[in-house]
Amino acid sequence: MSADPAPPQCPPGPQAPNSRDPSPMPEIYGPRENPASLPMSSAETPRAETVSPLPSSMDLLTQDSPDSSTSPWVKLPPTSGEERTARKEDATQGKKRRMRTVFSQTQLYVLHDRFLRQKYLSSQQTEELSNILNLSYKQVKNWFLNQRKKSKRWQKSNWPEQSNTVTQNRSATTEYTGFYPCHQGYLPNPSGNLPLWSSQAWNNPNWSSQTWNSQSWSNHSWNSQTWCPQAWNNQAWNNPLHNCEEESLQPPIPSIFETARESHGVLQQSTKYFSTQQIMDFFPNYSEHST
DNA sequence: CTACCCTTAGCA
DNA sequence: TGCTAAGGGTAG
Repeated sequence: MSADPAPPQCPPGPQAPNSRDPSPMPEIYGPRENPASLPMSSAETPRAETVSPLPSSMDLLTQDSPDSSTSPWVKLPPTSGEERTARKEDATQGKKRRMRTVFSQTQLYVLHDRFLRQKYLSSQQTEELSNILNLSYKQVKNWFLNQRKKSKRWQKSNWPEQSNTVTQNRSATTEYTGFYPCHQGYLPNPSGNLPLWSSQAWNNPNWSSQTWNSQSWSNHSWNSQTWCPQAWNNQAWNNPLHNCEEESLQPPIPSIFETARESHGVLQQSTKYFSTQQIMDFFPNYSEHST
């Protein structure tokens, strides 16, 4: 009825057995999630090695950042932020203490990358992604959910007038990119290569999502295409052809990044890129999706 | 059963 | 205080 981008219901497609979120019950704030709040998978995650496939450099990058503490990528001993939430929960035992996972920049990056290609994930895809990121199925699902909502909100606030027209198939030139600006320039890029923040970006604890969102968003465009679940599902991510040139590195970051630097003074210097190869070093399982 | 909406609540 | 992960309830 309203301006809703005629959402969702991306038919989960060939539903996977969904062995990931077997919890039939309302999840108790317990350790069942395997999320970043856990010492990181153990028995349940054969991908333990995937846990910290990140180059040491990156580990270092996150090491200092606040959220890195909760990052599953960095297997920190109990005392890190991971436990922070747990401790709180502990302190209020029996109480409904909500666990707030702080995703690592890396996780967010991958999530965003995926989100840009696909607004809706099937159960299986969600599961796969969760495996890659060492997050729970639910977390990934939630993230996409929240992200979609955020997108819609952004969308509305950006063109309230158009919002009641068919923003769906309209060539709305506005494209929501989450808050990872570099994606914008890369959206149409089929290579599958992921741009990488400048070292500062990765490193700088100040460079959080919040650094970006509100402000940078206003500069972004929203492509209606991004809102068609089916379209997305049939596109890039699921399209094998979309991964053809993975080895080629991308040209320097788009101008959007320049803007970013100016606006925030956070990013300076040369921007680096991961080749798919590199990404795969970080996320061995990532290849599954690009092939 | 799953996704969505609304809401709560943790953390910077 | 804002952002956003996640809980609860509901609809398909």
